[in-house]
Order: sequence, then structure tokens, then C-alpha cells
Amino acid sequence: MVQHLSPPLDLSFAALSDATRRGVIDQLGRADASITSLADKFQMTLTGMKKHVQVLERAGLVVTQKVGRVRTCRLGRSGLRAEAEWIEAHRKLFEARFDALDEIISEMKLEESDESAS
Amino acid sequence: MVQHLSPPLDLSFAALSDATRRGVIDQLGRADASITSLADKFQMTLTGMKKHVQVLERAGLVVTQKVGRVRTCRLGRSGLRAEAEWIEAHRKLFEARFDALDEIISEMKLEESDESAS
DNA sequence: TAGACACTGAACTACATGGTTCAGCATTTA
DNA sequence: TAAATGCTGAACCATGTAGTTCAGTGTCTA
Repeated sequence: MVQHLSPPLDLSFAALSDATRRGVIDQLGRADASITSLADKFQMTLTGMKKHVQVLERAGLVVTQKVGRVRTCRLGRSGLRAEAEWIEAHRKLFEARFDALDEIISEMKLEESDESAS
Repeated sequence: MVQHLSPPLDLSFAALSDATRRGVIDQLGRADASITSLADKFQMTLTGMKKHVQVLERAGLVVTQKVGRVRTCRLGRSGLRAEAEWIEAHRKLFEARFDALDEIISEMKLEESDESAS
């Protein structure tokens, strides 16, 4: 069984970097939707919305299925898991760095006021 | 208290969509670094690395400070907090949807193979 | 069966991105 | 003070993106 090896983070973060696409994800979190209904909701041509959906699909964030003449979009299986992992891991790095550097920064501030005082 | 200093998610997700820049963040998680040392590490011209750092800086993920002729980069204060929040909130949406739709999805997979030629 | 509807694809515009080179400028250092 | 170092900015190139219009194709529905 070939489980979708989640596409590289490049694709999903790029997909998330657009407010319209984040909006689409938000929307699909509430209910599945056709391309047309999404295009309406975001005031955009059908063709334009189709491109956004394709970006989301390539990133594995959305899957689509065409039934009759309607293509229905829903959230994808990969479910932001890899993205959440990367972010969480690095958020900890950020915090660790700040703890380590807080002293240095306050030192720096002393020196600054030192200078301006002289 | 929501601090709205943090630049829009557009910028930070776009910044994260490049492997080099994720590598830089990774690197800065270990130690601060000059532009030159980062350029060396990622085998890139100084100018190229400078652009990446600027992208990270605009996204609030990195701050830099020039002392003498050396510009030192370190992780920024915003610390991926807003990004983590967005992702976590929506990851829950994904899961909720799957719980509700598991049966339908397995049906879909049958039809998907029908359709994947397009 | 005719017309409306939902999508698809090609082509185009305008602009952003990732990378380069080259020519500087300012700061160290020998 | 001359040379090396570290960064900066302009300019260029190839490619990608966000959006459009227009001309289809296939599917419903009256």
C-alpha cells in the first residue's frame, strides 16, 4: 500500500503563504466545496480558484474528486502533520536561544545606557 | 494579549517554503552566525545569502545586527508563535473532518483511480 | 435536443523569487 | 597606509505566481 509520502515542506509552506489558500483550507474545514462555490466565496474567476486548488492539491493539503461536472474539494489526509512537527521542533529552538541570550541582551542594554550616559 | 507586531503569515510561510532558509533557521538555532559563515555553509554567494536573510528578517523570523563590518544573524523574537497557532488550529480541523468522513473517503479512493488520468 | 452550467486548458500580463556577477564602501589588520 | 575582509547595491537572467480572458468539452435539465 503506497501511502502518500508527504510532499516536501517547500510545497506546503508555499501553499500556506497565500491568504486565499489559507482561506480555502479554513472553508474546507467547515464543509467540502466545489470549485465554483469557492470561486464565488473568494470573488475570483473559476480558473483562478482552480489554480489555487491545484497548488493545495500538489502540497497534499487538499484532495479533489470529480463527479459529473462538479469537482468537489476536501481536506487532504496529510493534515499539516509534517508542517506542525517542523514548526514545533523549531519553536523550541527559538525559545532555547532566547533563554540563553537574555542575559547577554540585558548586558548589552547596560552598556548602551553606559554609553549614552557618558 | 495579541501582539500585532508580527508580520502577516504570508511572509513567514513564504520564508519557510525554501529549504535553504529553513536550514538557516536550523543553523541559527545552534549558534548566531554572520552572513559570510552562512553563505559558506550553504555554498552560496554572499549576496545570495544576504537575500535569504532579508526574507527571513522581513518575516520576523531572524534579526540582524551589524557590528563593525560583520552582520550577525540570530533568531527573531516572534519565534514561530503565530505560525504554530495557525497550523495547530487547522490541524484539528483536518482531524475532525476525517473522523466524520472516513467511510466516504475509502469509497472515494476507489473512484480516484478512475479519475487520476486527467 | 437546446441551453445552461461546471470545469478545463492555453495564452497572456505583471510582478516576485532565487540565484548570479560586478563594482563599490567601510572596517580590520599586517 | 596598503591589503584583505565583510557586507551592500545594482543589474541581470530564468523561472514561478496570481490573476485574467477566451475558447473549448462534457454534463445536467427543461
